[in-house]
Amino acid sequence: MIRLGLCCIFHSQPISFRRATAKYLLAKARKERLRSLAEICRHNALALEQALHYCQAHGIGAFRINSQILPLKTHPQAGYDMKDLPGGEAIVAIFRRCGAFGRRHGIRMTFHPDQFIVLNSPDPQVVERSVADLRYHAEVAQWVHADVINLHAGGVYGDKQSALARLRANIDRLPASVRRRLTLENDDRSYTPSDLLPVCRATGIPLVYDVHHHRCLPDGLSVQHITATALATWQREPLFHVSSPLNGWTGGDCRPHHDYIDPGDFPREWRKLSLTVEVEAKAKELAVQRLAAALFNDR
DNA sequence: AGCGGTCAAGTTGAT
DNA sequence: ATCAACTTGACCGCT
Repeated sequence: MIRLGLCCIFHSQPISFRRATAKYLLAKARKERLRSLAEICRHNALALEQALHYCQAHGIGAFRINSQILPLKTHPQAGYDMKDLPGGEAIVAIFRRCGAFGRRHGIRMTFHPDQFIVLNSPDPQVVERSVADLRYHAEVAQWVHADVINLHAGGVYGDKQSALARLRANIDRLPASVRRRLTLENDDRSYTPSDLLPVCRATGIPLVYDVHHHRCLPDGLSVQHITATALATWQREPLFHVSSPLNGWTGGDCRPHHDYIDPGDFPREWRKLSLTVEVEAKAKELAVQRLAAALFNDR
């Protein structure tokens, strides 16, 4: 019933994704730069395939793909199209193979773009760059059949209602490839589930309910209530997040994530539901496996 | 081989 | 004013 998801990277398994910096790449001539990027992109496509095989073999039902899977894809100077990369078509073919594998084995794929992607910024250029990056996410999502591109609401800028209105307006302007995958997640600093649910209802965008963020930044409503309300925003299998606090719940900053999930932090209300829960824990695949054991074997 | 400095981007809040 | 934190270390270049 519950599908646990692994986020982006591995703790112990020797599967890793490569990255690149603009500074390093821009010191090279264009041809050499594209050759270098192609090598990294190809490596990452193959690493994704390995990751999916690992998930399939270990009963992990979802995998979050790092936004840097195609590094610097929309960078103003170093950005590129796949057709510019030597062997670009073959790289795309690997991603499509990942998509077929995920579909065949029921492994859900998601994205959670970086903090720089802000749809409600008062600066139109920030929004424009964000949309460009979301288009890139949607392009990869289409290859791999990822159905979620999950974002936080963004900044408050001193006026939450105006910020939410801008968010809503900009969601309405998104291209369909982004919009049909877009989800909103409550954060641990500014936007609670109660803040976001009206936007979700108005736009038809599902809410990714992060119960850890909700506990760090409460809105007076219960886990049970928000669970039910968030479920209603989904026309497909819902996606929620869970973590445990590194410093515990009493005293100190509750936001940093622990290596593992305390099974007591996993909401009782979720246990009988059909949903995906992404496990945000530093021990990565080890944390997913330990939580799975606690939830499914331990009775 | 190991380690230190650095890395595109936005926003917030602690210092 | 500066800076770490965020979903997350990985990379190059020096010794």
